[in-house]
Amino acid sequence: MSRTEQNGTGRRRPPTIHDVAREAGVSRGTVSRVLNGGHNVSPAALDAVQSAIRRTGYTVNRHARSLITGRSDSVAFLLTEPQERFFEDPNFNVLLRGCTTALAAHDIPLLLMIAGTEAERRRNMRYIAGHVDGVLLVSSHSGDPVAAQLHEAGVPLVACGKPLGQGSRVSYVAADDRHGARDMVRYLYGAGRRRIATVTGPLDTPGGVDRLAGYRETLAECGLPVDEALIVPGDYSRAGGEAAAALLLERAPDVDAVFVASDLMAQGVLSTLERAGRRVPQDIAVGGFDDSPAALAARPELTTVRQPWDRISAEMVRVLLAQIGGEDPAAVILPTELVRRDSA
Amino acid sequence: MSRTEQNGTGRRRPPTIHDVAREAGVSRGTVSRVLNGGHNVSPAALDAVQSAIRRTGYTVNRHARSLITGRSDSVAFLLTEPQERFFEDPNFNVLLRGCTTALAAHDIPLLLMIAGTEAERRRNMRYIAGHVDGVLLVSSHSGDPVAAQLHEAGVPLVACGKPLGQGSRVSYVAADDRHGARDMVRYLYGAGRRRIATVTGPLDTPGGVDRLAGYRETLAECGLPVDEALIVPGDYSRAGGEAAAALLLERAPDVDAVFVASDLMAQGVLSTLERAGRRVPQDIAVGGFDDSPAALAARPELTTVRQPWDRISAEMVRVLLAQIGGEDPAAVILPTELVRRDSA
DNA sequence: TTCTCTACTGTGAACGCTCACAGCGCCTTT
DNA sequence: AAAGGCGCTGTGAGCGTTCACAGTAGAGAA
Repeated sequence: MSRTEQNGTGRRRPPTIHDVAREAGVSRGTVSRVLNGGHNVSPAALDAVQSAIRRTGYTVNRHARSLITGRSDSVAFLLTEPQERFFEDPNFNVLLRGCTTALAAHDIPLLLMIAGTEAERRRNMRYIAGHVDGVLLVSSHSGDPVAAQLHEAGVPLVACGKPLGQGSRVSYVAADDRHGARDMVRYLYGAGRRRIATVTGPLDTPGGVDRLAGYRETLAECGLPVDEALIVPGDYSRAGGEAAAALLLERAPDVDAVFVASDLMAQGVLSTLERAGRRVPQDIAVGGFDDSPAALAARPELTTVRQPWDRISAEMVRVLLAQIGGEDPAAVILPTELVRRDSA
Repeated sequence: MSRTEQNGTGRRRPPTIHDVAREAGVSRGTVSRVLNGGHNVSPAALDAVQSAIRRTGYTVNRHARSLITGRSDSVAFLLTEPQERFFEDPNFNVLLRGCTTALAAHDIPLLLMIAGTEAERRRNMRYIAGHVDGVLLVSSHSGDPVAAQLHEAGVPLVACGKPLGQGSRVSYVAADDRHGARDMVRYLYGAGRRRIATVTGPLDTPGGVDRLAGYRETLAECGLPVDEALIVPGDYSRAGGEAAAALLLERAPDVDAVFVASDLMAQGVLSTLERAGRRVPQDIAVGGFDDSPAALAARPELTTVRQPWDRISAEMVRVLLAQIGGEDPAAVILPTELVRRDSA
C-alpha cells in the first residue's frame, strides 16, 4: 500500500537521497556510502538505509552522480558500416544481444549508435567524447578512421575483430578465423575433394584476410597446388556470393568444393550452383563460415564454421569494463568450431 | 593548431560553458541561451558565442543539463520477448536501425534494453523510470504487463503493433495487417487457388489475430467456405512453420495454397513442402508476410506482403517525440504492399 | 587515567548547467 | 519629459549527487 503512495497516478517528484536520509534517520553521506558499496557503515545504519530505500522507492539520479564522478556508467555500441551490410548480417543480432545483456548484468545501459554516413560519424564522435565511458566498436573495414580517432581521444575501446589499421594498442576480441578456415579446408580435403576453391571476404577486413590465409596454408599442407583461379573475392553479401560462384564456375568448371567465407555468401553460392544444375554436396561441396541463422535457412543446410558469438560479446564487455577500470588494452582470440550439416 | 591544444594526448578536462563565456566575452546566461535556440540574443553575441564554441571544442554536458531540466534527452528501445524469437526475426534489424537513425536526427541516443527474463524486466523498469524520456516498446505478446506498467507510470510510450491488452490509451504504430492479409488471399484466389490454407501467427498477438481475420473475411468475400482444418496455428518461427505445414498436409492433402503469417514461418513451410515432394508454386502456392530478408533467401523467393518498416520506425519516433512534447497518444496504421515473387 | 587509533558519521563544497529575476539601455508612446 | 515597453544581458540559486574533511565515540594500549 504505502509503496504506491509515493507515486500516485501522475509523475510525482521522485525521492532523493535526502528523503532517504531523513527516512532512515541518518545523513546524506551515510546513504551515499551505502549506495556505493556500504563500506564504513555500521550494520544498524546499513539496515536503516536499505529499508528506507525500499520504502521510498528511491533510485539514484544517475545524472547527478555522473556530473560529479565524471563517469556516465553507459557504453556505446558503435556500428560503422559504410552501408547496411552489417544489418543484413544475422550475426549482428547475436552480438548486439550478447553485449546488451552482458552490460545489463553490470547495470550499464548500451547506447546504440550507427555511423553510416560521414555526418552521423561526426555526430556520434561528438557525443561519445564525454558522454560515454567506453565504446564497443563494430566495423569490419579497417579503412575507417574511427578506431584510431577514439583511441587517440583516450576513449576506452574494444573492437570486434582485429582492427587492421592501428598499431595494436587497441583492444579487440575475435574468433580464430585462420584456424576456422584451416579446419574447414582440411575437412573438405578429408572428404576427398581436390579442387577446392574459396570465396573470400573483403580483403580489407581482418576476417577476409585471415580466412584466406588459413585456406592457403591448409592447401599447402595437404600438398595441393594453390590455383589463383580458384580464389574469388567476395564482399560478405548474398549477392556477392552469387556473382562469385558464377565467376568461379566460368574460370574453373571442374571445381568440386568451395570454402565460402560467410554463410550469407554461401547462400548466394548455393543459389547460383542450383541454377547451374550442380548438385550440392554431390557435385560440389560448399562450406560456409559463421554458423549464422542463414546456415540453417540454406538448402541444403550449411556445413560451416561456428563463431562463438556469445563468448565474443561477453569477452568484449569484459575487456571493455576492465579497460574502463584502468587496465591495459588486451587482445582475445577465441576458438571456432566446425559444424557439419548437409552441404559438405 | 590551437584546436589541438585544449586536448593533448590524454583526457584533459573538457571546456565548460564558463570557458566559452570567457572566450566569447559574454556571460554564462548568454551562452546558455545560444545553446537553447538563441532567442533573445543579439547577432553580435550569437556570433561571438558560436565562434567561441568552435574554437574551444565545447560540447554541452548533458548530465548537468539533465540534472536541472529533468529530461534525459534519451529514449529506450525496449524489447520484451519471452525468448530470443524477435532476435531471430530479420524485421527487427530494420526496425531498430530505423529508430536509431530517426532519433539520431534529433540528437537523441537510443538505449537498447532487452527484457527477456523477469529480473531483466524489473531492472529495466527501474532504469526507465526517471532516466529516459520515453520508450519505444517492441513486444509482440500482449500478455506482458510492461506496456500497462509504463503507461501507468506516466512514461511516454509508443508500441510497435497494437497492444491488445490495455484500454487504448497507449500510442502505437502498426502496419495494416488485416488489409495485407486480404490482399494476399485475394491474390491467391485470383490465381485460381480454391483450397487456400493459412498458418497463423500467435493468436495472442495483434498481428496474428488481424492477419487471420483478413484471411477469413476474404475467403467469405470470395464465396469460399472457411474450413477450420485449413487454419493451422503458428508461432512466427521457422520451426513452427515446418511443423504447421506437416500438420496441414496431413489434415488437408488437397490444399493448393497457403497464406503464411510470416516469412520466417514460410521458409519452414517451404522446407516441409519440399521434403514432401510438393512443388512450389505449381502444386501449392505459398504467400508470406513481412517482406523480410528471409523472403529473398527462400527458394523459391517468396511472394509476400511488405510491411513498411522504415516508415513504421520513423512514425514511432515521431509519435514518441510528440508525446514527450506533451501531445496526446496517437495510433498510426500504415498500408502494406503485395510483393510478387516466385512462390505464388 | 590518558592517549591513540579505528570505525563510523555529518557537513560544506563542488560538478556544469538552466531558470527566474533584475538590471540596463533604447525606442516608442503619451 | 516622463512613462512604459522591449530586447538583451548578467547574476544567484539550485538540480541531486559524491568527495574530502572534520568530528565523535568507543576500544585498546600505555
